[in-house]
Amino acid sequence: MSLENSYPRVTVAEAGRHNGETVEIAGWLYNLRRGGKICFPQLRDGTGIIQCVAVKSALPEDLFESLKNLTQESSLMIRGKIREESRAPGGYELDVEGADILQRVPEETPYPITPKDHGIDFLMDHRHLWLRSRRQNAAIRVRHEVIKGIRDYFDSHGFVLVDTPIFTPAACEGTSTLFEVDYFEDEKVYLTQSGQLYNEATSAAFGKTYCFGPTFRAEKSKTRRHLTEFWMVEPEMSYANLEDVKRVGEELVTFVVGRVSEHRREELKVLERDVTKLESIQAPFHRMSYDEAVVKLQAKGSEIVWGGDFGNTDETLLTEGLDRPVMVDRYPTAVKAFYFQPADDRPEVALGVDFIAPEGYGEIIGGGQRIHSLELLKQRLQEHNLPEEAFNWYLDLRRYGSVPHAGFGMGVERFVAWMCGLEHIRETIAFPRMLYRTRP
RNA sequence: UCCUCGGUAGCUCAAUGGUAGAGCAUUCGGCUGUUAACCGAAGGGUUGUAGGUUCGAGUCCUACCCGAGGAGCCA
Repeated sequence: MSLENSYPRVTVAEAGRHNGETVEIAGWLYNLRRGGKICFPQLRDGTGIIQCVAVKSALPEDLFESLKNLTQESSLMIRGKIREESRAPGGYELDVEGADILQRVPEETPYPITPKDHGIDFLMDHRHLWLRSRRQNAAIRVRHEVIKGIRDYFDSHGFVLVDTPIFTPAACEGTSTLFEVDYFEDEKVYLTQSGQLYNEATSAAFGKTYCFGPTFRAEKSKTRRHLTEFWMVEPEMSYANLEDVKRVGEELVTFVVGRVSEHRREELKVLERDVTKLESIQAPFHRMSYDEAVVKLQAKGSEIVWGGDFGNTDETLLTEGLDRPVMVDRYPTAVKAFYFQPADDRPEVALGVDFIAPEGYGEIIGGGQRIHSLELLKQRLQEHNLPEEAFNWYLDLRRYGSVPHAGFGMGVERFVAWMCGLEHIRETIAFPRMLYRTRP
């Protein structure tokens, strides 16, 4: 069957701009309501859904019958005139003049996802088809906008994209959460859990860099905020300190939120996201030290003591009643990774910062200033029982023109979940990988 | 890994220890403006698996499998 004909092909999203014109729309049958002599096929093409009208008296007998007997998600191209119509969902309707049915879904094997309710297990098993539904489509489009916004921000602020390896020979921060890859002959290799250490090398080569790719954590986490495989953007800046991280992180977040609320209004509407919640995310974000956070949490009844890390409930308590993220800085050195620069006046706290999103979405950014002293870094490696030999290249960065430098990581899926107001981050990626789910 | 909850028709769910049911989906019939269309009819079941208690188990007990929510850990 030829896909070429004399009708101009338009998408559903463009249909409103072709009011009164005869066009062709190619898509899949979303739903069908029928009467004896009239039927309403709703066509989905990935950009939207448009209702079509087929009237028996105006069409060849076989065409009307084949349209009337269409099954859900059958693929077809429909030709006809676009007309403004208040009764139609979407405001426009297409009067059918002709159609080519490419594949009719057989009734023996009907499309499994009906317009009625389904459970999450069933939907996740059919993720490859679930992506066709309106809400999933909207969430993935928001993800696209978030990624584009992130890249546009860094590209226009002097950062160079330098991607870091997925196969890495050593842990970045610890050894307990790594996936081992049994392939390379000479040494054990793991899937990356951060591009951090390599970013420190590339930022000394290019000034300011970022990497953007998948990361892997072999944690037995089973919550709505965790994926085994997730995407992270990690910028790194030479001649920069903790304050630069806070400033750039704040700019990045407000820029991307602005992009999403400006360009993805339709998708946010489908997701029933309260857009005013996004519009109130403006600089300056709230700022507090770890010390202050602990006092605040204790006042709210948390059992946290100075020196411990925050749990999920602590993070939610910290942003309770806030309309924008809170930046918590200067964590105890002991709970942070070995490479964090200690504060000059208080070596027991590290120059790190976490951005905690409101509405219970938790930590979306974590980062800080890195150690630039060769001696101190060597000492830290010893304290953490890390083999100096393996980090020799990393130590070189402190031997050859060492400067204060800083950076952070931002998790894409948590950010998207926050933008979309989703309960679970599994809907922010096309094919989520989780503890008990690796298919499809 | 631990705690809690769940698994019955293709899907979503009912069913005092006593004859396994409804809605949707599918098929057939009706309807020229439907909005998760509606009306009428039909087909559709090894109640997650294996044991046990009982005259009798979807229901009670034990083990296992699968999933969901949470904890810890993290982005």
